[in-house]
Amino acid sequence: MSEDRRLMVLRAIVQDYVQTSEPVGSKALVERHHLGVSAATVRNDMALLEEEGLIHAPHTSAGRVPTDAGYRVFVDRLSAVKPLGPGERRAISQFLQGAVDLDDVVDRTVRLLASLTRQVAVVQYPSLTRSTVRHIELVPLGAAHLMIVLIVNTGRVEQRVVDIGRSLVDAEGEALVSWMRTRINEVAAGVPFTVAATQLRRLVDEVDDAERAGLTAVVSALGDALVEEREERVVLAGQANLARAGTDFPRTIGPILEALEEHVTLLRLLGQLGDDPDLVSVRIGSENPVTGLQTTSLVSMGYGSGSERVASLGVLGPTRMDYPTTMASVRAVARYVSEILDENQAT
Amino acid sequence: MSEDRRLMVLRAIVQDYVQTSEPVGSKALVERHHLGVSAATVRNDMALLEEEGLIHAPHTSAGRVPTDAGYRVFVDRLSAVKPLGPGERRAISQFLQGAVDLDDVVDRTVRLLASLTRQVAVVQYPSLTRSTVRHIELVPLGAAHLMIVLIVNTGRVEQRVVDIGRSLVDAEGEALVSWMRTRINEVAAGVPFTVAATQLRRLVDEVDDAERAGLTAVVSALGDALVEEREERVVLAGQANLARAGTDFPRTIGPILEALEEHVTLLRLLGQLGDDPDLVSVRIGSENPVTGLQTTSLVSMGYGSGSERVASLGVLGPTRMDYPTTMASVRAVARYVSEILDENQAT
DNA sequence: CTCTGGCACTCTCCGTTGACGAGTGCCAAG
DNA sequence: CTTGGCACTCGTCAACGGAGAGTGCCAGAG
Repeated sequence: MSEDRRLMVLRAIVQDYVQTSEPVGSKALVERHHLGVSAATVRNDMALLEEEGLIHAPHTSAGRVPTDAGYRVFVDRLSAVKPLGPGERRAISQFLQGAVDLDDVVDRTVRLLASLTRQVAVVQYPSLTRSTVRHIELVPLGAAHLMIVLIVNTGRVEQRVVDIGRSLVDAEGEALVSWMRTRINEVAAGVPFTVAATQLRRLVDEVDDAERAGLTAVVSALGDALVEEREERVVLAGQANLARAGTDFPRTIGPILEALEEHVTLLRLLGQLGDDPDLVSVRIGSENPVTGLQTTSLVSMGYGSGSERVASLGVLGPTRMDYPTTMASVRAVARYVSEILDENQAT
Repeated sequence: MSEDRRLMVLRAIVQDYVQTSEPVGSKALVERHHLGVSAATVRNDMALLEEEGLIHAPHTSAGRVPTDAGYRVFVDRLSAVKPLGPGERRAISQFLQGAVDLDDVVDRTVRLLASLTRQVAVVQYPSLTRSTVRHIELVPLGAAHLMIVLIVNTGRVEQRVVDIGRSLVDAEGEALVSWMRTRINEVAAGVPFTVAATQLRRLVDEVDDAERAGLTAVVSALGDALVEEREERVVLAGQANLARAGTDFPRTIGPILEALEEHVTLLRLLGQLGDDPDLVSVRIGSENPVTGLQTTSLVSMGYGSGSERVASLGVLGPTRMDYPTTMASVRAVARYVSEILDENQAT
């Protein structure tokens, strides 16, 4: 008995089950796929596949359903990422063009992914730590407050207000602000964020006491922006799609929604990609370490300007999902977003 | 038969039903509340309440359930907003303190509301159109691009990148930027947004051709920030709470989740508050014009610095909700957020 | 050794039935 | 206007049984 045919059977089971969402039996299989063997033979293969843990029968007398391991084999060995049609590609690029800023890019991306895959879309904001400082602007507000605007090469902008503790409206104050602006950008602009952070800390040590207080406040605020967990952000869309695929989830979708609200764990999950940054990563059901997401699969991929992977995006859906198509969509969107970041980078 | 008692009966029905989530019968009612009359009398009152359309019996032989109209009477005439305990008040203020910027305030607020009420929380960003310009900063990026950073009195910050079409790195370019920065802030800083927009447009007309091109680009970008629907934003949290209250929703929670993803309609809904901006507004079930939200109630309230109502926040839950407590939470949070905006305003 | 047809067996699914109980509506009396 | 009583209506639940789908296994054929 050839192992090849057994895998064909597995593939057929996955395909049928994804399409019909009902356990697939030996008879239905031979009818729908021309396997060239009889139902009895398929039954023997199925028994073996079950021994290997790739499929599973809900009850004694129901058809078979792929296990997480079965999907894994399907994804790794039995399927190819289905290329998108030209119409879809055009739709993607059109939808993403015309975004006015990074927030808008992220927002459009997540909606696009959700509607494209009809699943829950997850997009991570470009990480600050993996980015380069483009410019730091200081804007005096009121008497003693200073707004720090941090502009990063990915287009992301963060701002903080700090209390400088001395007047900034007099001539001396204005001079201080302008001096700080110049010095800070001298050491930080165009430099990777982590490097900029150390450079800035060194800068504080070098300056005179007169200027040190204000500069310290500014530098520590910039440091805070990184340390906080807020630095990393995710945006979701398409939660309603979970309800649509209701029968796929054993109890309710409650635990899944709860897990999705834990952005911190979600970010950790997105961070753990496969080795090759240019490949779509798939995490299936129980492979997923997060409680509540063990009946779901996460299809994700990194994106970023140039070869640098600054963040990830992906979709989350039931393990019973059309992996080839979903992977294609995720990959296409990730590439387009990277392109757009590249363009913005260039400006 | 006194109308008073009939309303007592209605109140008792609402309270019991909210607590047990099961239709309440005449016998259970006289046991749990000391109404001083017999079950038969209550039954007569119930029959009348049903005629008035305030309660409804799912089947011939089940207890009664309040209708949307019944809840309306309960909210308007039979209940008082339950004041929060000091512990809760402290928890709210502590949770909201320590927010580093407006994004953080909004983010914390929506999470707080969701966990406080165990329902879906909705928070609208302070509207730009109803705000005052605090400062507009221009930051040259690369050769010919200019980043416009718009800082508003509520703490909201928006940025756009525009292509100026001429070099900004030479001396002349730098002079232009600094000239524009000065002029723009002269007319726009400290002024309500709508006024600022017209002032800026007038400014464009006054200047020489040499400077007009750049200024036009900047002003139109600022105008865009307002016109776009993106100007209005909402943030949600606690969708998982919908699943928890599963039995309250006839079919699934799918349609509700879908409606929640339509931010535009949500915003419209939040915009239609009651007359008095200092009162909690309640929209119950079918009073709600949005498809998909007609099995839910929205409890909302405006907030903003000073007496100005710059945006709304609220929670959305099943019509079978503890209105007094929910209204108290929404009101308390709205007030605290307003306070915080006031403080930021002062800086 | 592999494939195939046949057959008994095991489950789930679904509609039926009947007892039970909760709750009502109505009536006549207080 | 209120109250106790009583017949009646339905929904819920468990038990039942037939139908259908699908399996495992076996014996025979390539």
